[in-house]
Amino acid sequence: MKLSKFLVPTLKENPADAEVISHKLMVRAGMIRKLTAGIYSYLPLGYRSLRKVEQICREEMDAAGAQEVYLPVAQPSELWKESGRWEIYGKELLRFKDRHDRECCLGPTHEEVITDLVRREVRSYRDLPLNLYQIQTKFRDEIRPRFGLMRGREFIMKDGYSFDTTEDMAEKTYIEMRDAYQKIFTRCGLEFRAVEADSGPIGGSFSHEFMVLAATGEDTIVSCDSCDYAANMEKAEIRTEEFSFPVSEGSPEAVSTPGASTVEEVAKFLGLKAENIIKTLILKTENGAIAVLLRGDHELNEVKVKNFLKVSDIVMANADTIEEVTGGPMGFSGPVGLSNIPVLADRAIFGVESAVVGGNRHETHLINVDPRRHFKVDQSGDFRAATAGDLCPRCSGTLRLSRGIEVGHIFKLGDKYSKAMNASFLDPDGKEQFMIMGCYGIGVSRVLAAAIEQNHDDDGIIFPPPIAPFTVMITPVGAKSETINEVAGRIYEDLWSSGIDALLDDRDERPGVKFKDADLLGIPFRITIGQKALAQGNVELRNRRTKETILVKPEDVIPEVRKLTEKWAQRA
RNA sequence: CGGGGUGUAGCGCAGCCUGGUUAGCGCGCGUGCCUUGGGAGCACGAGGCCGCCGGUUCGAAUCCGGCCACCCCGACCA
Repeated sequence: MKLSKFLVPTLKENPADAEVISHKLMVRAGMIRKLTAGIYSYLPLGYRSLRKVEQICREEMDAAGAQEVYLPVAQPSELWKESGRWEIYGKELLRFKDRHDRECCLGPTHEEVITDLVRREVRSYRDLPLNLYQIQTKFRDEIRPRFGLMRGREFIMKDGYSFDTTEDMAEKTYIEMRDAYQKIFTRCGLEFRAVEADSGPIGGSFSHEFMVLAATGEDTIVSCDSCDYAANMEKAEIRTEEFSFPVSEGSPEAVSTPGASTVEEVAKFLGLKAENIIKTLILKTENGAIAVLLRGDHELNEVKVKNFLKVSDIVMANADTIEEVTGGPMGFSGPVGLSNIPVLADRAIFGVESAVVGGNRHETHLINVDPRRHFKVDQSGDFRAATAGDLCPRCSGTLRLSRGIEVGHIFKLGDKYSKAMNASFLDPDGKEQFMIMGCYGIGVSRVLAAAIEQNHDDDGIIFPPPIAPFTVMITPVGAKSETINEVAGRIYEDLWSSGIDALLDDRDERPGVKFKDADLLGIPFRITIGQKALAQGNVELRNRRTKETILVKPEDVIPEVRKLTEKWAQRA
């Protein structure tokens, strides 16, 4: 490809509406342009890169035994009503009516369509297992799209769905997909972690998120500093230490705490730390109110409570409910004497010696409370959000928090959709069974953004070679020289004929302009052809990442580029 | 959906408060000269429904009202 004929509108200045680096650089490098909020056009350069990511997904999915399909974007409401998601999905599902007034939607994901397809075509265990995937535009009407391609409303996704005959087989498929994902993201040159994610009532480690490590990530990852345990915030377990301290002699004593109801206020008023307080949260579930006790400096992890109680809804109780169950006003709830609702305790509260708790009376707290003696706990467990420094659930290490961008998510669905939509088969005994499903997503366009987020410097993008729009940039400088242009043209032809994609900067520009653009575009290797080196019969080969330049003979360019690519693959 | 902000040339912005001649700057773009190893220089030039609609006024980019779009914070959403 020759740059003079290629639509690559680079910009010197950052676009005013971009906040994160990947968004700024993709716009500046002429890869994407915004059409409207959260919706982007891919220009030739951006699309080339995107297609490389797609191709890596394809190759690894195919290698893992999946088959590519292409499913409709416009979908009838009937299917969504069948699965129950027409009501549940909310405004993110873009709905519209066709000319016959039939309700439709744009597919934000394709469980319904694929399940419908498979239930029609597959009747026997002989046709299973089946693993189908597609690479396609998805539409989710995000309330607040942001960060360019990172959270768009329209985005490209690789989504796959597997159908197995048994739980064991489905588990095997899940592991194969997890391995395929490891290969995909490794090939894309990403630094990532597969983290355990909450899998709801199904239980077990049957959901993993693939997170690209980046400070600008929207998600928090919890990981161990000494073993390979990693989980997202919702899922992250905490090992509780054993507490032992002498049983106190004293008994609870009421103190007046005027105007102090939050943990910070109470701590300040009494001259204590937040961790000396046990806070009592009154929550409402579909099965009634409960109390959850947490150490003052800890935060509730709703998902843990939901899973523990096997409920689907949890909200903070309002003042009326609190008054009803505790007899006291909001802000002063405590566990002492609380008897008409279940009391859950996060295990960490048993490490609070001589605790402060709410008094269930206006502006009153109790001090000198021993959590082992002075109130009744129905069940204890892990109900709080992990914090940096907590103990790893798997080893003796400690947990740390970091930021990540979710680029992939795999999930064992079980029979949720096959049951709702009656996707069944006959087993060898002629008995009807529901298929066991799994789903596997990769945000293809987000991978591109995440890769740039992770690979850039002050001058621009530094593409990992496998997803770079081109592998080599050829930059002739000194346009008046016929020899230079001739050598450049020959290297260009040679590279293409040996299967290396090269972009030739044949524009009539000054060297500075060419170098700046080359750095901005982030093509991994640049061959500079100029007077000085050429006089010795050499061209320069520069590594965008290391900025190292070596002199090579024009005929050695191909092996040298291969060597550099090789070297890159080994360190990745 | 609530709060805040912005909308002026392809991009980035000034002008608006305090209404008034031909609406300006940088980058980019076109032509010519010159220059050619890190976004050169000079000269000439093209390019604007000042977001849209309405109002006030002799006169509106500027003041007032409504609408739209975009951005940020939050809530929402899984």
